[in-house]
Amino acid sequence: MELKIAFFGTPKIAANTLGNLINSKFKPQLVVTGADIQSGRGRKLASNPTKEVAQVNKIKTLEPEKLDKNFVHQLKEFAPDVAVLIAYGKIIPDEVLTIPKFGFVNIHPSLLPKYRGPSPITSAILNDEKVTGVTLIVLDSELDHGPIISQQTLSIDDLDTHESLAKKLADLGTQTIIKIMPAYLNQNISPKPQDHKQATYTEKLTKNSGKIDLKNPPSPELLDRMIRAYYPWPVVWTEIEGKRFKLLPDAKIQPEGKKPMSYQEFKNGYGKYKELLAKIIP
RNA sequence: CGCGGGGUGGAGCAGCCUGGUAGCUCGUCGGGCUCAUAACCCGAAGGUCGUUGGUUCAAAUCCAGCCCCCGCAA
Repeated sequence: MELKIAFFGTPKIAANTLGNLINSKFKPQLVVTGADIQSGRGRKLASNPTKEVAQVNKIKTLEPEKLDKNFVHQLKEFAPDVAVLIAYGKIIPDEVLTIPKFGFVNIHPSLLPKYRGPSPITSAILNDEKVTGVTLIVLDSELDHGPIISQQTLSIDDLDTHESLAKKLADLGTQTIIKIMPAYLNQNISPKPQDHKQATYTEKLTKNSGKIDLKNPPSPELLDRMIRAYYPWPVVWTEIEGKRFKLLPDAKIQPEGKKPMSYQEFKNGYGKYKELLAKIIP
């Protein structure tokens, strides 16, 4: 009997995972993802990354705005054995959680119970962690709270950005899930409850998370971590005379309306800002 | 019809408003200084000013169209 898998995810990191799953023996037959959004310059309608991967591979997609009765009905009709969820973006109500026979398996990019919540990767880099990892849990009704199926560690490189680390963790997460799934489905693994006393929580990032006050700049060490942790979003930025300047990894700076350039190139052309930015760019 | 910035020697910029000799910082090449150098000094090469048309005695500069790059917002 074929295993029926539903995949829940939306952004690029989820799309990568979906792509990897498709190439494994755990190819989902149903993808649940966020709706299309108007995006980009000129308001073009773009489908989200996960949806694109699903469509290319001719997998049925659902894009519910709310996980309401109607969605419950649709999911019950599909009758998944198990659901895999990564960065879906919506809270899954209990009514939905109980539909798959083996529940929702969630890939969380931290060593739970540390760094629960929406920004685990960013927080790990900011806190100068040397090691992080992925944790597979079975979703329960509390945030990142369910019992642990499997956990794998990964060391953080001095040059890792959120982008690069997320990619590594996503790959590791997918490998782990592919490896562990058979044992999990055979109930050879009994998920272990987290040590909730050790739990830490991360905040949702906003655009202002990466804003820097030039009068009171962070130390060079912290700045470096911020630049890596907040890349590619919301990035570290500051404002001078109403114009934004982004600080990017690899010693790059991007004035508003311009392409990223090296610090040296910036100094060559933007001499008048050199003084102001002297504290944050070498 | 979402808002906005930009395209000037190889790189990053100024010049445009108020048309009239192509500027700055860096790089490149040659020479010098030096034990030596990414430092310093002297010199040189390199640009149909995104593109098409218009206005003008004269357009990087003013006007119109087109192409390309980017920021915000979502």
